[in-house]
Amino acid sequence: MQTKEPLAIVWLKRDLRLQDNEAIFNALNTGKKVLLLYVFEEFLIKDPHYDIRHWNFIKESIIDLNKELIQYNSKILAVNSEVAATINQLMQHYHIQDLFSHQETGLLCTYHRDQKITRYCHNNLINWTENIWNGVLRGVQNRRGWVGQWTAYMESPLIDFNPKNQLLTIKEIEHLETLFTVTDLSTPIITPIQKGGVTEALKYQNTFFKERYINYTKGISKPELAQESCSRLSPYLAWGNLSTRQVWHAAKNIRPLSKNKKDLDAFTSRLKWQAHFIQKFEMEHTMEDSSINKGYHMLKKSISVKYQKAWQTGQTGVPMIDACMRCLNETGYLNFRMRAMIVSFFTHLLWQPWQDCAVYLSKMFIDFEPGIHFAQVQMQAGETGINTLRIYNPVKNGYEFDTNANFIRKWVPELAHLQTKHIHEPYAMTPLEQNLFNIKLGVDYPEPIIDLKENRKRASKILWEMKNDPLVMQENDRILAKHTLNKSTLNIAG
DNA sequence: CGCAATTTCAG
DNA sequence: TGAAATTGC
Repeated sequence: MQTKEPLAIVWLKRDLRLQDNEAIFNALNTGKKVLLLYVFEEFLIKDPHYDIRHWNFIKESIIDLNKELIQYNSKILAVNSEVAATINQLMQHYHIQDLFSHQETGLLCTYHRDQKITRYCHNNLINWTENIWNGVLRGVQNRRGWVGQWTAYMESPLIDFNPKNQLLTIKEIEHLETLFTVTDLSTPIITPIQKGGVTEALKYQNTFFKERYINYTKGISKPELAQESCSRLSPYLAWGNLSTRQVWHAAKNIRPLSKNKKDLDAFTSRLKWQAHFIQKFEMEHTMEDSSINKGYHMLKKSISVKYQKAWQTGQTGVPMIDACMRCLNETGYLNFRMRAMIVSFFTHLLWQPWQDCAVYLSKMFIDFEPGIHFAQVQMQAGETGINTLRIYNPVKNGYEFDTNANFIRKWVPELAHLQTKHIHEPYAMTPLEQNLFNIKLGVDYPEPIIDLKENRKRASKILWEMKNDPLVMQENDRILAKHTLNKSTLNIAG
């Protein structure tokens, strides 16, 4: 019987790139043949946090990687299966002792999956090496020295992709494909959602650092301008088409000659905040479905299917909210401030549990990043205890950040023909004005489903009172001790 | 990266 | 008197 050839497997999860990929680097370092593997896992595809838009993004990323891999006569093995079963199949043809992937700070379901893989690897004498993901540290108890370590990681050199002749050839992989249900990688050609893939990611990165970043701080809060002046790199960072380190280096490289250092620094400071939040999630994974501050577990809100549906579909009768929701549903993107506003509307003004909006938004955000998502939703919901309560006024935000109502005009076309002030507050129109301007509220566009003023008062009263609750206050101390960055190292603008 | 009511202050 | 700063929710 002939001996099987050794094979090192790179399990690509949310690190869908070849450059600066430590897992690939480590696999190549074994000197063995290397297989790049992506497993479309049924449990994850069915998970309520994910949407077809995410799976399309991943497929686009893989197709793009395959184009890059042609020059090495290789491709990615992409299968519909589960990880242990896949490795079992591969062991029929290869001697497998090495598995490489990044350390995933993910959902509870992927955490449990990884625990199973740990046992599987142990039982099958496989070494599973997980590399650090974008500077997020596993197993730390507090944040002493964290910023320094993170910065050092970002400033360390990028890892080159240099596979020589180690990657399995296309022919070898096509042979393996007969063992599996190979994933159909075809995706819709035209969608308003950002396309996945390193090639796309680099286009966004290049245009951002070439000129778009100049308006970064000016546009960041405005829903229309932000689409252009923000980097739009978030989906590529979330799915690992780019590493944070690559983006950090790109920013650093243009900084000396940049005339807009403030805008550039505002951007890189957000790269740091991104890591900060993911680190928090890594250290407090129960945040996915319960408030980090246990004092808020007693807060019970009654669920209104009607309110939630209206919010999801952009039919609340509050134009700025409806514009945001419809834009998000269609494009998968919304700027940060508007995300905060729709969460505040859902949790404060509709008085619905943050968990419900977290699930819906994770599906809609093409850049859904578990580590950021749950902490942000909880913070905006005002259930951390340590942050000031921020209840957004969607009308005020409309006047302030969509002054000419062009964003609303685009996404709520039934209002587009009205004067700007009527677009912001259609419910303030008299019956006479409605007649005159040819619109009937409740027919052409809904009346507001809630009383903005009254509901704001209710949320404010209850949540401010809860800040004095002994358990909330006790939890504040615990959270601050565990998650706050050391003051001397907080200079995040750096 | 809140909001709105209240107080202060310049002219 | 209205803008700017302060404060309490």
